[in-house]
Amino acid sequence: MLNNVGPLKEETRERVLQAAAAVGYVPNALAQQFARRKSGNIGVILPFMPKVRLFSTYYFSEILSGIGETAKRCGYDLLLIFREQDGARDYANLFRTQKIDACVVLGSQDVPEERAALAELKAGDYPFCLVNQRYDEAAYATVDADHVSGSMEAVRHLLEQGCRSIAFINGPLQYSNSTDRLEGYKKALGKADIRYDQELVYVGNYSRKSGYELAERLALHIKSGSVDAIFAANDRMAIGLMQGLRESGLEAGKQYAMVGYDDSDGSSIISPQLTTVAVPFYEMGKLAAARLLDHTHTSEDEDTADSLLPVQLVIRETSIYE
Amino acid sequence: MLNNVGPLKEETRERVLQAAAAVGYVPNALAQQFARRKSGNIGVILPFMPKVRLFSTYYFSEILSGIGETAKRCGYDLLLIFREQDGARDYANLFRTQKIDACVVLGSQDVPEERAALAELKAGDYPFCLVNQRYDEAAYATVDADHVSGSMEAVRHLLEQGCRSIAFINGPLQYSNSTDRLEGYKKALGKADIRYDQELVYVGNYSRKSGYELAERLALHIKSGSVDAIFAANDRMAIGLMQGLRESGLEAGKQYAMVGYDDSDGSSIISPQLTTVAVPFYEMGKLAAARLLDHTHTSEDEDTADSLLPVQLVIRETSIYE
DNA sequence: CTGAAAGCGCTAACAA
DNA sequence: TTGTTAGCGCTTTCAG
Repeated sequence: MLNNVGPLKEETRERVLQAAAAVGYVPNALAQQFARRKSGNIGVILPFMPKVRLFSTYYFSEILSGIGETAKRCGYDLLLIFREQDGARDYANLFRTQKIDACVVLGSQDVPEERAALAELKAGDYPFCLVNQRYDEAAYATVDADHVSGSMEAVRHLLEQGCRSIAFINGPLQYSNSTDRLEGYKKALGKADIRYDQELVYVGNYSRKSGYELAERLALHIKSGSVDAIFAANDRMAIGLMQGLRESGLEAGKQYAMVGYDDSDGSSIISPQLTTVAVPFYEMGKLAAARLLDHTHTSEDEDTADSLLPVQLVIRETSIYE
Repeated sequence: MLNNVGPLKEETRERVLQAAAAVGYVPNALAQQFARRKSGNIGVILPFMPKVRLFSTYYFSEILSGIGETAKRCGYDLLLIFREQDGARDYANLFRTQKIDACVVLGSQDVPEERAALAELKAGDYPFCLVNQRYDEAAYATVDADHVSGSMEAVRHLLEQGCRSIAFINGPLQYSNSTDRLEGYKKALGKADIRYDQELVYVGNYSRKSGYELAERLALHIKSGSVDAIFAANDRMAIGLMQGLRESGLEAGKQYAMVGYDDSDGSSIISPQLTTVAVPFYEMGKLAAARLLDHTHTSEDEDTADSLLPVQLVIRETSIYE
């Protein structure tokens, strides 16, 4: 009755509204949700982050804010779901219990349990959207950034600086993120007619420490001339690596060139400032939520399509030889 | 019935449970919440953060994770409330509509509207807990860190390095955080029989930019010898300031000493590495939620008491003269 | 100790 | 168009 169902006399409506205000009436959200069979919540599934944070907190808070913005706009609340370590990924149950009406999954990985959990969501026809992870065969709604192009740009830039032996520090391959970057790396090399050399590819875990630990090996290669530039799959690894390399007397922008990825806060804090690839995390969060909640202009076929947002190379100091 | 109310035969219980599993029954959370008149949600009120983020995202994600941990332990879900800019701070309504059972307020400020909103919560006897902000007269449940001691330590350390004219870059005074730091600054000075000089106190807004913008003025003072050290109320301002000072040819650890606050990621990324004060954000989040949810060992008088967690000075390079 | 039944406060379908 | 009423799926109370 207090909802505007069906047109009713202006006067009546107003009187009711006034009366309600006078008595201090507020609708009970619990009862509403129950009667409507809708929680009004959009769930955000967060990856388990132990001491070593998989995602820079920059990434995390930007995406969350983006989701928050659309959620608010659409009258939804945001329910945070912290995934546990051992990872009982029973996403579907969140829907069965009606805790959430839709959800966006952050930091999902390409591992069997995750595939199963997502397939179950799909099978149950529960609305969900992935951010920053794609599964090639499966057509899930996804919002991602164009990391293939981003990596190509990064490597092309390095090539333009005259670098010829570009090492690539990637993250774990269960993230499509990582495979995308590898693809971009290869493509850029191919275009420049440079042979892809597996020996030049290293893999860390996106943490600063993992970058740091690679320094010793890389230092040798740089000094021997077998590496003249490094492309790191994220800023944290790039920064750790630069720190380690410095301990060997090697400076980015001098003995080697470096490009990172993410354009996180750290990249402009350090010196020399890190050349990196900016990713529109906030926009990605906004878009992911909109795909779920914004039923105003959802052409059906858009539902399972990828949204690939553009990234941008930000040239600073580490990739420019003095 | 499916809840374990009253002892019942083991056998019966088991049979029921099995039957339930067989049919694939899952309790409807909405109905439960409605019947119990409890949403099972703990709200987290987040400050509005425009482009210039008031809180380092480090702060943000740490506290949130802490809250998440206890929430999960106590079987609660976490509902995120993004405060709007103009700030309709109708916290009490979240309780009236039953969206949340309790809430923790982050980044609350000492301004009239906020005081009113909190007073209303208190009046309605709704359980809430502040993090990182105290109101002197009002006895609200609060979890904070001991910033008075932290600042004293920081300044004392600077004094021990032989510094005598210590500038202080503070944040806005509507945060008890800021006034605490000022108090610590003054106290440390007093103990060393150094006169408190208002001229040495600057105020930024906790952003890197605001630190950077202070550089020009500080550079003059450092060069003239009227300032030999700087204590900044957070790392971001310290880092911005160091960047600005560098442009004037001034290096921390050489021409001046610098101490920051927070021990954020940035502090160990930059070089020279920043001496700073570590704050247990994660623990604070955990504790705040526990105060609200953990009714196992809540002595009544504890409900409105402050919890002041210890902080720790982390000495790195910027405060040590070479 | 177990089973039946009365709500919880709203929405939605339906009758007037 | 408006008012009425039957649920929504659980909890809880109260007889049995």
